Amino acid sequence: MTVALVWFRRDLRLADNPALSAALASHERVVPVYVHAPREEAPWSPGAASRWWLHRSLAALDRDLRSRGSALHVHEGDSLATLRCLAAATDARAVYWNRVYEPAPLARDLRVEQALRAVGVHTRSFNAALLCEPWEITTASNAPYRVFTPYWRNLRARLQPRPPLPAPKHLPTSAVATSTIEALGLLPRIRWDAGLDALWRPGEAGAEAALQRFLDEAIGDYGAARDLPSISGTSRLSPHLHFGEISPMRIAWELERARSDGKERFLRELGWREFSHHLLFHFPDSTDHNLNPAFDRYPWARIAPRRLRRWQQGRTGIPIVDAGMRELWATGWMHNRVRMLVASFLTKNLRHHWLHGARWFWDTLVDADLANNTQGWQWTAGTGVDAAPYFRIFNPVTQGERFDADGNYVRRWVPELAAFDARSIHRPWTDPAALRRSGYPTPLIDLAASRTAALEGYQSLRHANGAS
DNA sequence: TGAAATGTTGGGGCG
DNA sequence: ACGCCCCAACATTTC
Repeated sequence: MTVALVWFRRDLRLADNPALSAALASHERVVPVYVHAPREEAPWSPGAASRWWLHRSLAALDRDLRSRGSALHVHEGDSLATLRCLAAATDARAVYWNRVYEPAPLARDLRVEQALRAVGVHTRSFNAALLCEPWEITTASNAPYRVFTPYWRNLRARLQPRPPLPAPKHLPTSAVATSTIEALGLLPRIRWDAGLDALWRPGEAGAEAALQRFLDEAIGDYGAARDLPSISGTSRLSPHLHFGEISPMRIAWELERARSDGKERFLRELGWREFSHHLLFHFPDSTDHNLNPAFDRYPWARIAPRRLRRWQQGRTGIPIVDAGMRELWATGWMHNRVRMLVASFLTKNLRHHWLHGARWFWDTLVDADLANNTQGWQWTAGTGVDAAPYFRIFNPVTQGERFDADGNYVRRWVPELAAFDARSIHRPWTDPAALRRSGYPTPLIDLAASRTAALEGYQSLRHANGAS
């Protein structure tokens, strides 16, 4: 009787799971395993919001496995040692997993693979997270892409959505000792997660429900509605995608079947996700270093802890920035347009290095994803490849008036400003008496002056040796 | 997936 | 009717 371990990581689903399907196809019994080893992802070990999601998602996976006669075997500690130990205990001859395309896990998996093979345990890994392997798409000169549009043209042309693999109906397993999900200590000790509980449903079933809601209700008007933070015009699939509760191929497959104006636009957003992974794979240092080295000499402002704190807490005095930061704190998520605004404000108006923002997002986002987070911050800061030019500085007042015209988004997350009308809610300081009554702070910084200062910093780079 | 400064145009009020 | 000016609307340039 042959046994295989299926090592779950960022693929917490049963449907369209190639490692699981392959293991079942070749072995009589499979042992589903999750090893909690946050240090192996350092310095980008999962943040607090991610850990909350992970806890719930593991619990959901365990339930789904139990309903099929199996269970998730949960362990904490060194991945290799745990797998080797489990393989010996279950007499498993093979370990199957789906790849994680981040620098630390990639290196770790290579070590695990070599060590397991050295003791006679077969290993096989699969792509379950991306539409295309990060190394598969290259420019004509065989180099990685640095510009999104040609990358996307290439990927879009070769993309052939395929039907998802079915979830196994029954999972013959071998029972071995296991820890509990609770023992991993993923939930916060201070229970700040009530708002997350109310909004999210981690796990494969929750991902399925989110996809169906999006296809039924939102995708038709996606092109325009995706920019309006006060409505549910986006898919909110990002955390489900990050933890692999649903595969991008499954989404592409459904989109191909949908008859809708918004589907190509949404597919393009999946393309940005792919591009982020492509960049992270080819530029693994980009998690901590500017992709454009010219910005290594940018005159960032001296770190101002109190200003950073006010940005984090949503007390900058700029309504749409604060609304976004409070939405993040309360829900573990922020609307994409608002992410760009708060990032522009931090890196350009406050002139703080994008890493300060990336680290805060890393800790507070339930969809914190190393590839997307890195690319998103470098894009907004202007330090990336194919990034927003540094001089493209958002004016949060103009942006608020354009994309939150009625002010409902601000009213929802900054209730102090609820009494302001649509004409002034994005610039409450123009009515000093009402502002004082509201208790809302005056702006942390002058938008026009700080914009000018940021541009002057940029000028100093250009004169030195041309950042473009 | 900008914003602000500057330039251009054309309608309309007015002497 | 005409020239002049104002200014909104739009276009271009610059960062």
